[in-house]
Amino acid sequence: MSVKFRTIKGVQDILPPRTYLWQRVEDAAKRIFSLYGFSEIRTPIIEFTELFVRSIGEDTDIVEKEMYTFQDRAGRSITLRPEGTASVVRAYIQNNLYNLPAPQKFYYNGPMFRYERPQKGRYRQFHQIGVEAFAVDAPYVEAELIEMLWLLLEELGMENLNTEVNSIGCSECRPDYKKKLLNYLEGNLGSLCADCMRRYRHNPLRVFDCKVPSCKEIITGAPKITEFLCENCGDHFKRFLSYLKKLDIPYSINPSMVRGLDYYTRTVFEVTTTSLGAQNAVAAGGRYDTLVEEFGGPRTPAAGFAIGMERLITLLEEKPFEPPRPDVYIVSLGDEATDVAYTVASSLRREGLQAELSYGTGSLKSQLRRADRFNATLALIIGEDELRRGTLTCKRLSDGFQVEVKLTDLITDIKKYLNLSLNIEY
RNA sequence: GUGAGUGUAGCUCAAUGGUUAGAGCACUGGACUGUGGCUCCAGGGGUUGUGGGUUCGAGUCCCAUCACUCACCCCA
Repeated sequence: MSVKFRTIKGVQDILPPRTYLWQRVEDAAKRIFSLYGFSEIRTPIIEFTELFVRSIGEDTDIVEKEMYTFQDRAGRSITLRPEGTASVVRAYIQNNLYNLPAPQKFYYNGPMFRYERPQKGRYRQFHQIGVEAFAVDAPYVEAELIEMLWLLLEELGMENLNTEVNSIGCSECRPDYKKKLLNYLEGNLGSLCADCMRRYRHNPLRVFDCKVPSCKEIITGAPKITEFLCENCGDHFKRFLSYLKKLDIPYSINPSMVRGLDYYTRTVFEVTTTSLGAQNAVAAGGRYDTLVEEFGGPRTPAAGFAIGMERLITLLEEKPFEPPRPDVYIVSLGDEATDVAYTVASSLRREGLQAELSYGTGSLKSQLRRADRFNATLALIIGEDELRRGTLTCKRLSDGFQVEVKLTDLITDIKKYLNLSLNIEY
């Protein structure tokens, strides 16, 4: 068979049973975010290119080389969103959502697009579940966000995760620190690797991430941003950490963590794992106190985070997972019996039971084999004998127990045997 | 954008340059006429990613291309 069409590089079909994992994550997120007062917001997948350039930052890799940008028929520059925050902030201002009682809290879920070379945990179309909280200045918000994130990850049974936190200061203290760092690096320019030379000019904070041993050595002596925060930022960070402690959330301070987007201020955080290879961030976020105002809205502090769905799903797939299975599989022999099977399936489904049927194709043996393959709890058999007696043979597949039940008592009997089989499993 | 590795049945993989490209799993059927899982047997399923080249002969060697994987860069 020759396949005529394939997916584009770096995008993928998400198929069952994997989709059940996606649903599990989405359902849990929806439920937990609601507990914290977050409402769903849905924004378009395409926006004017300028929105992302202005929010993410002109000098970032995302804007420089990773955006899916095209001209529409009227010649406007349009971009497939590479992340979620910019659109939410745009919607917040455009729809005057700041007039709602503060704080305003939103969550979103959907595909993002970045033109990158794919690898483990990194795709050109990927999905994020994210949240944004507006109009609260207090560091309690960041702590609460992380608490909510942890609750979700815990509920999903995630283990071996680390939360790393840092403060990258504000427009007041960060430039001062940057100068100090540049001064320090300047004295070691000769020993830096080629990448770090570029970082030195481009994004000096990134030198902290370098894996080259000689660079690492230089970095250990470099000034740390947490030591140069202004009074307000330092105080904010301290309070943030104390809230985390109060909420009993394990964390470690990573003074070298910087985020890739320009809009972050003060608190930044990442939840990482060791089992994802190089792409180890499962979720990440931070505070962005100036973005709303920069976009023409009122002065509004804000904070948020986003979860990388594919990465989370990859972690969940390390554990055994059982997709939903039919309560009953209906086996029928002959056209007349299959007619009955069809109406039986219908009435069972109306009772909220998952019923699968064979439509009478194949021998009894092969139909039962299929019932087994479907992992059904019960097999219901309708043949000539049952047809004549107005009954069904009900067979419990876990232990082979079998009983004939009257069609008129079907619903109550089936429910009984479904419960019974559950009891046996426990 | 850079580097490395891999492309053979639906899946996981065999096949010294030499007959008609095989096996396990999965699927379908049978052994067992109305009873699943275990076992055994049989069957269907392939343009060996694609296009060139070398050769008497290419799944195998060479080149190109595409895809996938991993890493760098960067990020969720």
